[in-house]
Amino acid sequence: MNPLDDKICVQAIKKIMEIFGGKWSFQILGELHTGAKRFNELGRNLGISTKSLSDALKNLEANGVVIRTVIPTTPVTVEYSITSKGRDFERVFYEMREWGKKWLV
Amino acid sequence: MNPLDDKICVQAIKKIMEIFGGKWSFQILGELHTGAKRFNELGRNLGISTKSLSDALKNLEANGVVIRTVIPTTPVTVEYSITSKGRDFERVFYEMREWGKKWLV
DNA sequence: CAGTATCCGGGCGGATACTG
DNA sequence: CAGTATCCGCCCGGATACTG
Repeated sequence: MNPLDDKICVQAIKKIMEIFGGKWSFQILGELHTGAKRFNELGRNLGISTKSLSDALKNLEANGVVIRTVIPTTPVTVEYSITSKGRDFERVFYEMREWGKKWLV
Repeated sequence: MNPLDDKICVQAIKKIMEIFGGKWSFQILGELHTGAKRFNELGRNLGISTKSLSDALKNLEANGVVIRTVIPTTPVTVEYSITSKGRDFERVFYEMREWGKKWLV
């Protein structure tokens, strides 16, 4: 890697932290990686308050990594899933998993 | 990826967030990736308060991803650098950079 | 230079109650 | 079910001053 790449790397990390830096963002993406999930389903799996979940999902949606789909049942169902932009980020998760397998207990 | 791998992945993400979840941890690693740096050097580059930097470095050191080396000059010099555990994490940074190049502006 | 000590304010995130 | 609306405590992180 040359110095220019290093700069790009640091900048990318910074921006990525702005997008995913919240306490739950990474874990939400991790959940959605296994498939679309509904609001309360995510809440249950993660043990997160509705407020925090709502805030985090809005942020992720605004950054184009998650998409919200309303299914007109009664009562209404809402599914959250990963966009292609978000799915591309799974390469990062993959490396995290490999690192975890090697270094975390 | 099978469901077991998914579980490992989510757990790894969770633990990684515990280690690197702080506001500055990733950026500090990003800085150290370019080579060992001194305390105030990091502070200047990142625009971070001494307290936050001190806290973050202690945490990273406790988790074995950063090492602190005292050089007995006068006044004393302290260098922070990445351990092999931390260096392995650069594969994650590499993927972050690639993602950034593709999706960020 | 490399921190520690102290104070301080804002905001994040949880708990709870409520709505369509 | 899928949120919104409040309220609130806590802790993170910045600013500043000080030490060896």
